[in-house]
Amino acid sequence: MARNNDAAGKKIQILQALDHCLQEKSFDRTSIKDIARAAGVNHGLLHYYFKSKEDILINYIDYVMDLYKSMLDEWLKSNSIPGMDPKLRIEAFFEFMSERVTLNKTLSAVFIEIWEIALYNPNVRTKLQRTYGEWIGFLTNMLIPIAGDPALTRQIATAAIAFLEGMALFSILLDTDARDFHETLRGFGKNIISVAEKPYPCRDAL
Amino acid sequence: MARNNDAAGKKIQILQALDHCLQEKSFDRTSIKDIARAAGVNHGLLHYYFKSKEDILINYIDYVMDLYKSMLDEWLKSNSIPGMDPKLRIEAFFEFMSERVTLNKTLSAVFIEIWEIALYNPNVRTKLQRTYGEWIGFLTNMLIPIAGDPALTRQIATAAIAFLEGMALFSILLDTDARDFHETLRGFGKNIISVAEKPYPCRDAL
Amino acid sequence: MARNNDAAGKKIQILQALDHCLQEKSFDRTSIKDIARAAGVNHGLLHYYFKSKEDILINYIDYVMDLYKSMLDEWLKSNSIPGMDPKLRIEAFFEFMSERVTLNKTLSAVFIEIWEIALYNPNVRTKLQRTYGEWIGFLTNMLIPIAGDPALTRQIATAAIAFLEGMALFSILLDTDARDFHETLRGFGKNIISVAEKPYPCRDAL
Amino acid sequence: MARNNDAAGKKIQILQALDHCLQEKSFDRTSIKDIARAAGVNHGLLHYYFKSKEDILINYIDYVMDLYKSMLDEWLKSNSIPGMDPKLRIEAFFEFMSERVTLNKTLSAVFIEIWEIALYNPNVRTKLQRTYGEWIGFLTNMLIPIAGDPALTRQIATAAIAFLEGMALFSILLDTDARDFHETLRGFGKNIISVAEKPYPCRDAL
DNA sequence: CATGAATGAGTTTTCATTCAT
DNA sequence: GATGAATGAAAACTCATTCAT
Repeated sequence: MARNNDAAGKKIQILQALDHCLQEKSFDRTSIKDIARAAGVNHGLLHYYFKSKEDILINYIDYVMDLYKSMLDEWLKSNSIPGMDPKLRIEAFFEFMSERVTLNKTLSAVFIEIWEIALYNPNVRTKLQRTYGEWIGFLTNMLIPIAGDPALTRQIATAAIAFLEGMALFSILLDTDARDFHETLRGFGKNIISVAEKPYPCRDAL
Repeated sequence: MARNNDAAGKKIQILQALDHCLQEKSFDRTSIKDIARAAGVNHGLLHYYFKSKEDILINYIDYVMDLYKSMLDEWLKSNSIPGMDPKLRIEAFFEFMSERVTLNKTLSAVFIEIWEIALYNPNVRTKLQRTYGEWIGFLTNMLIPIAGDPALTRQIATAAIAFLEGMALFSILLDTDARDFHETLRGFGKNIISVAEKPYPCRDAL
Repeated sequence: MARNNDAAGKKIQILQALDHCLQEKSFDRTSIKDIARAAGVNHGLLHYYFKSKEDILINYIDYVMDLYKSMLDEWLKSNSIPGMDPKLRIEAFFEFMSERVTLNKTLSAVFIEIWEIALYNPNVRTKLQRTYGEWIGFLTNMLIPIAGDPALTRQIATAAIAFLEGMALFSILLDTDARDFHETLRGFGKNIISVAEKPYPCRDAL
Repeated sequence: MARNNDAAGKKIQILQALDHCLQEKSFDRTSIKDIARAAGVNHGLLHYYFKSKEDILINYIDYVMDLYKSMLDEWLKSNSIPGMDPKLRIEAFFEFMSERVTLNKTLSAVFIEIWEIALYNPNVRTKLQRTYGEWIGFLTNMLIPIAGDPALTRQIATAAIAFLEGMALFSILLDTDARDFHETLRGFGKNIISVAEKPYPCRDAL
């Protein structure tokens, strides 16, 4: 039998196996043997590569967060045209978010699972905080030239990401037509700019 | 503590015990004995009142959904003044939502747990769909006089509830100052009206 | 099926099952299921009565130590004739020790096992220290009227108990004729008195 | 550290590694990987040099017994002065035993472990019997010129070695001052001679 | 109704052993 | 001779569920 000498590759193979399992069962209801079966390896091997089931989870979450993060990087690379209109850039960002992240059902399902885990696991919660912090920070930076006030802009950015996560949730749990979600999200991309541009009347209203 | 002699009372006592347990551990990691201990009853009794642990969960989710629903009813009762300005009414509604629902941490934590369960349990998902459907429908009805187009209005209402759920999630998972969330949500209540009022330019933009 | 409502009795039943198992295998090689089988109960039940395998061991060792201790008490009861010649009393004590303790093969085998456990388990070591302390103290008290010096007497008593334990060990491990051990031990009982009586020449010799 | 290229050297390296491990954990709780780590070799290699974990144990016990035996030889070499007073020679022997064997804590701990293993493993028991037989035989031979009766002398020698093993046990398990053990053992060396010299009154007493 | 003893399936984890490289 | 990936048996432990009392 062929022996593996690519430890990193095997680890990813196992993490992807967990990813597949999570499409069917929660992490708690997924057994080590389930993951091993999905990975096509012996269950004892999982304890060779990872020190516990919890350790697999932690590595998996890092793996997913890195994926999530690399999506941001990917978008950044393809949108670093200098001198681009900030508004168009923000619009493009939301377009990307909708298509690749929020409405990515596989990813969204995994995130719902991770939210629940984070509820009771402080380490996981910290990981989520860092990830969301990056997205919020990134969006804040894009909005500041338009909006002005940094604190308020950060609030708007937080609200925008919260909205996207809420939409991700609903796109999984509700059986609304997927096109409706697309449409809503596209409309939202335009709107967020006008909200950011003239927050003053709103602000007066507060 | 007063002991309930009636079965219904005892059942609720058990469901509330689960509610307490869920503030500490996930449902899967909460054992029948944990729930029994929290309820102050013998664990064997849980199988007298419920046919399985799963059955307790289902009843619990109904209990929480009813609670959620009764919040809507409660608000309706205290806001059914005829001839009230629809805009003020909507604003009042969001005020209520923010304070009593979205930023109710205990409730929000439970909802995150339920979302995760719904991910893998169709029955629970159906329950969630019904509940969210009610909220969306209710908000849609309030917005229609202002917005006009029913389909678009429903989209806006869906987005609004999604946003609230996203904020509930963030209020639990992020360690942002709670006042920021309050402020954001208050600002949002004003904003949603203006969004609904002139959706046409947005629509044109789409 | 008859349900048990004598928890203490059931616990002892399990501890005795372990005792039987230890005649065949070491504690580490005795599984929870082995003990359960020997006790004629379901293996899950062992975790109902004891919180872990370690906990069974600790309770077992207490059980054995109590047994060992009750042997001392038993002898005390039948030998508390007032005004008895101290020398005869000491002789009688060693007679009892030889017959009932040192040459009790079942008990000695268990003690060898406990010695080994104590090697790596501080709790168990403390238990052994207490038990041996009692025997040494008891013997010291009997010897003091004869020997005089308390510190030296305690040394003699310690040496005497050490010797008995060494003999217990050899009676298990060597295949010497059992009668030889009896004879040696009987001779020893006489001798210890003369050793204690005139320790002074010995002492001078040191 | 110098690497041995010869198989015999490597084997000893592994056996010594086990020796180190046994200062911390019992044999059963010491894993092949623990031993390999302590030996600084790959765990797979242990199965090249030994056919099983059990085989390592057997070889280890031989190794320890040889060590124990070589102590006797070492003493013999340095005490084979012809015409030496037998009594002084016996005294010297006990002095050696106390210092190098009985109160050698590392060795004693290993012996307690081996006793326990011998309890359930006939092969190991046989090895112990041979080793103790040698010591008893050796001491018997030294005592015969003084004591006379061979059978009785062997009993005395057996008792003396049993006592030393009991003291070894107590020096490990009890927390008595080490100096007390030294003193007791030194006193014992003198005493054994007088016991052997005039066993007749004792004998009469039997 | 209430209790808690009893059951047995299922889970994570450890580990000696094998063997391709 | 080494290495370390891979295997599979066996272990301790958990727990929902049942049921005699």
